[in-house]
Amino acid sequence: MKLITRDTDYAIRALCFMAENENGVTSVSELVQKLKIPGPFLRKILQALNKKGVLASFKGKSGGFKLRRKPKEIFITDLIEVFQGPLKLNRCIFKKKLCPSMDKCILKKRIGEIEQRVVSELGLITVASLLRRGKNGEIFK
Amino acid sequence: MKLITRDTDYAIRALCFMAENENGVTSVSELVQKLKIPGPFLRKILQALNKKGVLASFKGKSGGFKLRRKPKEIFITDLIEVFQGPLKLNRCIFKKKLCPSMDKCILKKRIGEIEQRVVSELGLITVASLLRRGKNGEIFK
DNA sequence: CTAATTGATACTATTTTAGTCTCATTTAAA
DNA sequence: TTTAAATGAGACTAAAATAGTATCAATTAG
Ligand code: FES
Ligand code: FES
Repeated sequence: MKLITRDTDYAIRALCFMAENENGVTSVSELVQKLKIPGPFLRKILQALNKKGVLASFKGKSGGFKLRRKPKEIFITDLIEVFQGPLKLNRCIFKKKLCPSMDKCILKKRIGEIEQRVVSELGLITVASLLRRGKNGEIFK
Repeated sequence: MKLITRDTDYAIRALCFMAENENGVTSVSELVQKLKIPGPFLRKILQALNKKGVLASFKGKSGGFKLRRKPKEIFITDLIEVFQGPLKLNRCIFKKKLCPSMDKCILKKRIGEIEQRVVSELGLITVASLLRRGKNGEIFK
């Protein structure tokens, strides 16, 4: 049961790095050096984030990517949705047979509730909240 | 993000059926007819449940399987564990780099908390709780 | 005896995840 | 103005997880 797949994982790492690299443009090759993530794969990931409006891209020599929003406005649920589709744990177990009826199904209801909790908990986590903190606990950037 | 894979799903259906078929032994071929699940696959699933002590098996003509415990003592978390391994959403995102330290990591801590909730919510669901209920809401069997 | 059953286990197919490769386009800087 | 370092786009491949099949042996009711 994976809550976070590898592409989401790499995206989080890259975004955290870029968040600390404020206002600078970061190239894939720099990220590859620092984070040791396979280059072509990371590139594909950043391109996807660009398309989805999380990153801005700059072509040509000394180009790269930078955050388009503030770290505290980038939620990891956004990233999960980009790479893993809509945040759903839910799905119908019994097709027709056995299950009394869609809206009465206890299992479906319970899994729906669990899903709601997971989503709302995850919804609190931003890139900013994953950065290093000061000694008084304040979040940088 | 699948909380329940197909084998767990089929196991739940089969166990619900068998729970209603109380004290009788149910063969794979009967289940296949009623539930329209691929036979060999279902057989493999029931054999696994037998090994794990959820079902008892009876060989030979008119053999089959029956529940070894009461429906209200069979938790769907048990089934998830049989087919999908230990109930863990958690996993380390940052290896060495970036993440301040194992025990301080906010992401890891939060995902751990979410996991705990999921597990405890799921832990309330039993086979009995998925069966049809009487008009006063009492759980049969 | 024999047909219907499970036990054990190897095998295959499909889908999802994780990646690579290549060619075109852009652009800063020598 | 040439060139090297970037991204854009998309096809391609590899590996792992999921979903199943197939086969042969052992058991047992009738
Ligand atoms: S499991 Fe799908 S409606 Fe109950
Ligand atoms: S992500 Fe693994 S310890 Fe922080």
